[in-house]
Amino acid sequence: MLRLSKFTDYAVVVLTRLEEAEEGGVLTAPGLAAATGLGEPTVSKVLKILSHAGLVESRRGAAGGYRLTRPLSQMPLTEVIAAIDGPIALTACVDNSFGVCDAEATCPVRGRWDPVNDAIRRALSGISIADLAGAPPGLPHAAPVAAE
Amino acid sequence: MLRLSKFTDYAVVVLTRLEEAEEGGVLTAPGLAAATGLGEPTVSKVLKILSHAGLVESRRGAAGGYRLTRPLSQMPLTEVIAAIDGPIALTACVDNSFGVCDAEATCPVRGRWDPVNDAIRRALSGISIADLAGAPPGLPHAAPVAAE
DNA sequence: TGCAAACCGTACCTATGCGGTCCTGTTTCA
DNA sequence: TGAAACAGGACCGCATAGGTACGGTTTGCA
Repeated sequence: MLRLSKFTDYAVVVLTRLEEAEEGGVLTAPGLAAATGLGEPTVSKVLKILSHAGLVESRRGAAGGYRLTRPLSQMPLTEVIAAIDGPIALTACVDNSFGVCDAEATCPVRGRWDPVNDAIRRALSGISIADLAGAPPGLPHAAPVAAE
Repeated sequence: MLRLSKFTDYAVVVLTRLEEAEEGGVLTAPGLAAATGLGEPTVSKVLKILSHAGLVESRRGAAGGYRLTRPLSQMPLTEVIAAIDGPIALTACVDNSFGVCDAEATCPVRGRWDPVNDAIRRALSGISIADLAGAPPGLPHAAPVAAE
């Protein structure tokens, strides 16, 4: 079905919330869980991944929390997907894998998915989280990608 | 990881084989299995799906088999993906689904994945199976992935 | 007319991986 | 010193993909 994981969706939700409350302060994982309606452990897990990827900054301690490192408009969707779901590739055959495919010898499409993956990456590279989060209240950016 | 099912990969392999042997004749599922190195039941399953989707024609009986309905150059990848994996959509939230998301009320990205899906569809719409199958017979695509 | 080959449809089983939770540290502030 | 929050694992259950098997129907050929 060509789906990506729910966590990617969660990440977008969480990141959006983080930007909304970006007043120089931080938001806690429990706070974000309450705000988004997601489970606390789940939100925490997402934030950890995003923190590793450098998309959010964490601050430990009693007054700790999370903060965006970049505005969402400068955060490409590909980075979030790569952080959560791993490298963007449609098939396992793509990344240099040998021996995993039993039809290796006779398979006529080995490595042929590359242009497809490239096309996908190009299509996604132009989309930022801000495009997904929609306009900050007041800013209507009418159909940025819908055109064409 | 944004992957699509193995069956889509198999479908491309099988379709490619079908075009190679397209001499007005048909290829049987067992024959295709032997030619591709895949399991007979698996190949059979793929062919059934492709048959339902109208990508291949089946002929029953002793001299039966499968045949392409269109040259691969006129067979967009999106049709194969749609046939095997279902409609191209990254998340369940996209198609008008209500009640499936527990964070529905507070989720700020509901329906926002649409531009992403559109971008993916556009990126894939220009690719045909022939583009994946690559060279017409005679062109040795020796170890296309061996590099790296 | 009977047999064999091949497609058709469905149901079933197994394994992988996602989604979700929990627990034990470590850090920081009041 | 205690409480709050992040860090980083391990762990478990469930859904779904991937693969298999079986009974039935169609068709060509001896």
